[in-house]
Amino acid sequence: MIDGAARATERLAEDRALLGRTSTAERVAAILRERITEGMFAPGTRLSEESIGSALGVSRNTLREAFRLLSHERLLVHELNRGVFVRRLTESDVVDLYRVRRLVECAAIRQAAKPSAEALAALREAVGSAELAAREQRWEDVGTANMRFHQAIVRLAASPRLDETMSRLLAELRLCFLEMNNPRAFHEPYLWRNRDILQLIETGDTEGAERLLDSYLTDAEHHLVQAHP
Amino acid sequence: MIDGAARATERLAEDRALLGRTSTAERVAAILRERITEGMFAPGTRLSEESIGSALGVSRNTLREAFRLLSHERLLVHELNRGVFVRRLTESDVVDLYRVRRLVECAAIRQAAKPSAEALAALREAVGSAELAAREQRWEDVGTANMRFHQAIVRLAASPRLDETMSRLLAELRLCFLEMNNPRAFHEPYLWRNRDILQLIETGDTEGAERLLDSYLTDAEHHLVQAHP
DNA sequence: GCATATTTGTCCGTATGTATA
DNA sequence: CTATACATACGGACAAATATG
Repeated sequence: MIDGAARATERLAEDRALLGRTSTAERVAAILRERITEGMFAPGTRLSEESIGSALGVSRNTLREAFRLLSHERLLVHELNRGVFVRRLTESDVVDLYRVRRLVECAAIRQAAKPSAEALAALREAVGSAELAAREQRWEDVGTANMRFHQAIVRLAASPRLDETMSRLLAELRLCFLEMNNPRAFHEPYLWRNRDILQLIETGDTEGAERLLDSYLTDAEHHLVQAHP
Repeated sequence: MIDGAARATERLAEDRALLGRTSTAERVAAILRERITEGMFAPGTRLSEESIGSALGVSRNTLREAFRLLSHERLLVHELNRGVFVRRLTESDVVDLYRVRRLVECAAIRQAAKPSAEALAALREAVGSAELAAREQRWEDVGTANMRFHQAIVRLAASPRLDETMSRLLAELRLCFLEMNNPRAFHEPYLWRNRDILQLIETGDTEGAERLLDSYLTDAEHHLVQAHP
């Protein structure tokens, strides 16, 4: 624990050099977001105002604004007079996240009878790079490409707000993936299903694609709930 | 404008007495949210840190935290080094909001083959109080009850995150309603449609309800876009 | 259960940078 | 171009709550 904290502080000190443009609070938030999603700050960790503020060389007030930003992205939770913590998802969180995914992703596919060329290209790219990463055994990258695929599915609905909703939702889910000890076992079985969904979309069989996606998400949810209590 | 600002400051001074519990920033945000949705701060208005801070008797740091909260609810927009403004919706915002509404609300109805008793009660309550408000010519209240009806539709999906998404979406739409000069003309024609949708849900005809809701939302969107450039 | 140390919540004053009249 | 007004960011202060021994 002490070792981890020391390395964390060291890494943050390097990040400090990158602080150059835009609003300080947002840049700080971007750095912390990166560190959280890559797993440097594990779920449940408390983020001290004092240590992180001095490590990044920003004042407490500025850091608190960054904390607010990330709290509203649900990556951090703020407990009054206790500080901020990296979010730890509960089982009901996972259930809810997949409920939203089923509803939104399936509806996005349903109403995409004639998907745009860019949307199709994004879907193909995501499937392709997921398969490439799998061949090279980069399982974290498989997970990332997988998320891009589902983000692209939502983009079929052509709604900026839905895109943002989906981004935030996937960022939350990533917190859960971080706590998985076997990324291969989780991501690999779903690879071929993405390919199948894409083919159904390309052939215009949106109903079939929706059915397949629905069962995909149901299975993934059970898989995740079971593996991670 | 000066008169309005003066009255606004006066009203905020009264609000100051209410500041007692929980987190100061959140209480300030709650007050401002109320004032915005009731129309005291019109869309486009700039909210000065100095004047509002002193009117409410809170420091600028605290006020800035409240501004962040409301910015992430999309009620305010933050422009770097220029301050925060009450959001003003563009036409493409309205189009996007209704796109999300169609997708989410219709999907929520679709998958609600057996709605819970509470959900049905919420739907009936909203329709009832909308009709009551209409009989008494309280058109703003009609609009509010209308929103409760559609919020209750989303609640059929039984997802906290979806509920929150819908709340934020409706709060945004309220900004648009505020700029309408004839609330009766906008809200009245949709009253009977809500009643019809409710009846179809009660009889288990989710497909019919979904179709009716879809056309409802499409019409409302055109109505709104046309009335408000 | 109590006393102490740590950390957060809130506010202030100020210096700097940015936009606008 | 200058002047003014304002936002940004910092550091310090004290109260209040929490954690620790």
